[in-house]
Amino acid sequence: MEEIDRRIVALLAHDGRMSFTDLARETGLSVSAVHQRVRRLEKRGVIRGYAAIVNHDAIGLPLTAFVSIKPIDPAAPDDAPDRLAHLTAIEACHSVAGDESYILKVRVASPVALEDLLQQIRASAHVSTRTTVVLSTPYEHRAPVVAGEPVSGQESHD
Amino acid sequence: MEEIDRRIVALLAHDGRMSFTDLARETGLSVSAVHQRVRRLEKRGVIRGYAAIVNHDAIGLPLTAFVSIKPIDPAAPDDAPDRLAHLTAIEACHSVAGDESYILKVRVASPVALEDLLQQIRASAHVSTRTTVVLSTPYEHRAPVVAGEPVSGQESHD
DNA sequence: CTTGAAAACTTGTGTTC
DNA sequence: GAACACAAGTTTTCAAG
Repeated sequence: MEEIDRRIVALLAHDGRMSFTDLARETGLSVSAVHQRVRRLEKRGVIRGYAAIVNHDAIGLPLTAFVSIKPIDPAAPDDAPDRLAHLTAIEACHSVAGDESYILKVRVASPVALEDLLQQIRASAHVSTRTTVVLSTPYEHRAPVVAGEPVSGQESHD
Repeated sequence: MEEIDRRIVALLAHDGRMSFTDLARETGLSVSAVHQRVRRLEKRGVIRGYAAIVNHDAIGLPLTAFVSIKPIDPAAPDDAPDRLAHLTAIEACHSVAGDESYILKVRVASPVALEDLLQQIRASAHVSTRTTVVLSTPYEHRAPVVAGEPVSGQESHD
């Protein structure tokens, strides 16, 4: 992927509704050229989609938590992600290295709803859980630096 | 916030570039009415913004990790989020309950870049770190259920 | 990648309930 | 106060060079 594509991705990561006209101005390309590139980035899966960034407090899901899970029976086939997919309170599921096997990010309405969710997780995936409650979120959803922008903390020093 | 607003938020969380025309069709309102509602949701901060969902493998940041941090000196003033904000590899920073004080989500290019980032985190915020590397991500960025849609795992059973 | 033109979308105004 | 209809100005989209 080259410079202009990276620029386009960076711009859309920052403002997912930016118009092709503005993208064209920012990149110095014609509108049609940007349009073509964006469609190609979408088709190649570099851009997976677009989403509104929602204030969870405002939509009745003010409680966020990270739930680490570990299989009760380590010998059983591990299909936890599939077994948990129907629980819409789970925003993300990451397979991780370390003591536990997955980290889930969940959003719920209240402590009671969290308790309820944890029971459903344990029952659905036959796992034990360890929960870390989020108290506040200083920042989140920061757009990635796609190289070409000023970089911090990830240069290689060959 | 009432039914139609919740519907609009859910639709935009699922497809952040959906047109007002389509939102109007989905909600049964006129185009102008939806337009007005979306602008109000943005102004009230219910919708914080819009972002492209990016494939991090494709943009040269294939390594994701969760970094839990703990102050070296628990008595010192806690301004870790501010001190870390310049590190663009940090996508999110959550203050959490538990043994550690923050959980960071980071995206880097390689194990070496992660090592480098961890040193910068420790130096910038005067903290110790505990890192959990993400091996794979079965799902992420799932849109929230804004109530009114079929719900799973977060009902209240009064 | 560019031009160019048709179709669709955004966004304001004025009106109605 | 909220929704609708209409219309001007933009933007999206696609074909052809």
